[in-house]
Amino acid sequence: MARVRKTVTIRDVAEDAGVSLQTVSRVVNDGPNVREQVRDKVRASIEKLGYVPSLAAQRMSGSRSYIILAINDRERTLADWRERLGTDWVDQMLLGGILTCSQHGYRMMVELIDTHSDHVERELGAALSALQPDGVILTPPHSENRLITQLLAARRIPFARIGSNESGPGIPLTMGDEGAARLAANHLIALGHRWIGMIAGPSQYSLSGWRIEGWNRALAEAGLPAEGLLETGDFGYDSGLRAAAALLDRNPDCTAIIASNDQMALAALEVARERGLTVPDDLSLISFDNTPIVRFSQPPLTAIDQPIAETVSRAVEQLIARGPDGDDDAVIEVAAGLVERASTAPAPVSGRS
Amino acid sequence: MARVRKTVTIRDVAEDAGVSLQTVSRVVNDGPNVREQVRDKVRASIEKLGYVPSLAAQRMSGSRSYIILAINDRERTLADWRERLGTDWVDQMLLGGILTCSQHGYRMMVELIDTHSDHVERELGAALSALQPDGVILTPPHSENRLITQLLAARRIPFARIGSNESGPGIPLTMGDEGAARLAANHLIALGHRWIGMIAGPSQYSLSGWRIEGWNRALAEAGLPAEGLLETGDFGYDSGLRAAAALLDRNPDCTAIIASNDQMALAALEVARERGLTVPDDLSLISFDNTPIVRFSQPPLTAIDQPIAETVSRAVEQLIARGPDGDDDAVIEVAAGLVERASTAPAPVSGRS
DNA sequence: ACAAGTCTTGAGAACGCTCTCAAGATGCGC
DNA sequence: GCGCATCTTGAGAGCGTTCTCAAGACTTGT
Repeated sequence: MARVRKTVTIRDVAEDAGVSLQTVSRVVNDGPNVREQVRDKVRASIEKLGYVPSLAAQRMSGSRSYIILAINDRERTLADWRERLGTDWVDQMLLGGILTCSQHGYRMMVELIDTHSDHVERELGAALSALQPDGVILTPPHSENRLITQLLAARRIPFARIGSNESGPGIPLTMGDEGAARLAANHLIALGHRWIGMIAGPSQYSLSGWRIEGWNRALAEAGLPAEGLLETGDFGYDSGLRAAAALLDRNPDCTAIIASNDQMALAALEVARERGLTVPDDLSLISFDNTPIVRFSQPPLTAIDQPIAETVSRAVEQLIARGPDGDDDAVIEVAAGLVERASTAPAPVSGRS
Repeated sequence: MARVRKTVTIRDVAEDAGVSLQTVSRVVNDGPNVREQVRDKVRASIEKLGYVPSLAAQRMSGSRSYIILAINDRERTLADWRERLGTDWVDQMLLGGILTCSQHGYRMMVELIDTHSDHVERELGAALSALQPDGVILTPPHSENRLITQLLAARRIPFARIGSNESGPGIPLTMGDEGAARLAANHLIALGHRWIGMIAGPSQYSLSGWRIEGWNRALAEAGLPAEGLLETGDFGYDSGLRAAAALLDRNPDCTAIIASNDQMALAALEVARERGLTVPDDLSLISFDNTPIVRFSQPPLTAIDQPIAETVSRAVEQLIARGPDGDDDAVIEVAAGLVERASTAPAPVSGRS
């Protein structure tokens, strides 16, 4: 285990292997036109000296930075964090991203940007200038922020828009929100429910619309009513309390609720508890996201599982593969699934009212 | 809104402001010896052109990289992730870190390293060579891994060891685990409990030992027995099930349990449920970590709140402030608190057995 | 007013790598 | 065997910064 004092550079390797600096660079980057014999010799020196190229230097000279930048909403993230509600989104993004990046020799960095601020452009611009990432991953609600997408397009930085299916610049990736909502609704319909409520997310997130759409269509196909069964929250717990209460007040017959995220679902669970309704006997509940918290509630919630990590992973792969060019044609869709737990049951035989 | 095609470099600013490149550099880095008038002129140009220095170039020439590297255990992280149990640790680290870093013009990167692998040195070495971070933050169980601390010390990279109070190279930061465990135990003692069990974490984590210590001392001071009331888990849910079952089997009189993390506490809750014990009437429960999941269990768990984000934030500040030198003398201690919820209650009047 | 500082500014090298381009080695067809 | 294309290798410039060091402008003390 040699004492590594000074940084090992490509020059050291070149010297050790008795080749030029350029040849080492070729070997490192799996470039063509290097004799197998030379390649092996260089590889041996690299191994021996423990050489690893400096990211900074690679960025300086080459055209790539080997950095993928993931952008999250600072406001939501912080709010969740302060409430200690779990910013599981970030977690999963990060893990899916980090792992996939490192498989391809890339690194992932996370940037928190506040959509509501008028500094968006400045903040994002600064991050882009400082980091010069090879690709950017946008998460809701940034995914469809014109200021952001235009800035990225103008700078010709490839980017993926998670939770968006609009065409336009950037690769759109959706997690099949409409289909997922449909899945949830159909599950409840199959259990015999006839009044199925929906607590939607804020309209600012276009996935909110898709989820409403899926729910709506499933009901329509089954010939069930949807009127008065829709409430909107802001993804926060308190808004879930209000929405669930309003929903149940207006529709005493409602025996099932789909909530557009876990926190609002937990709020609905609490409202049910307060009103003496047993979940799932009196009220069935399905949530979106399937973050860890819903596994340990009482009862554990049936949930739509959004493969966030996988989606981010796909996004990273697309960004790396495409490079600066590449038309952003196809929408990439990752399928969500339903995880059945104890919060859903057949509709009660008689109405409660 | 000027069309930014080409990257704005320090040279452009220098030209625009009519000064030398070096002067701009001084202004950017708040260096001394620049006339106020010149400084303002340069600042104006920077603003006008939207100049932001390139991290890579700064790293190349300067002595700093403006990068803090946070190292987490890949195995645990992945395992948690696959089980979707929440890797809240990562979340909080990241947020605490990112925010504090950006306040000081730094960036945080996350690296996942597998302690158990014999590639630790290689993996970490590669990350260090590629990134050349100005500081490293080690989280358990890496914090006291000799291979790692020695590697960092040899490379003269300042680092913080979170969850460690050993002296030696690197800044140790503890979250007062012993005191926290004491706090938990005393809370239960005050409620009249006399048989207080402990489900400890694996001995590989030295914080496990401190927590046992705190629990043990609190009991001793109160003249309560500790024998047979200690079980060890591995921080996983299943191990919690086993430990709780063993504890209750061996001590039918046990009316309170402290679990060394949230997952094991939730497991204990489940065991209680299976055995028909009501929490908190028959059994009180306190968990460590206070991740979001314990807020939504039934009943919500009283928990020790470890200020992870704050700790990481402190670590970042220390690392940035100290620079490459600086003796790692003082142990930094961040205090934990007890969040009281519904899983603790006065001890039942009569023994259950 | 003059020497001896202190402040301010700039020139040029250096960081570690990849790019471009040119030179030598090797292979092929006839 | 000769000319031409192809494969392999290397030399040198350049990326955007900060570092070192030296030169000029201003102070200050006497």
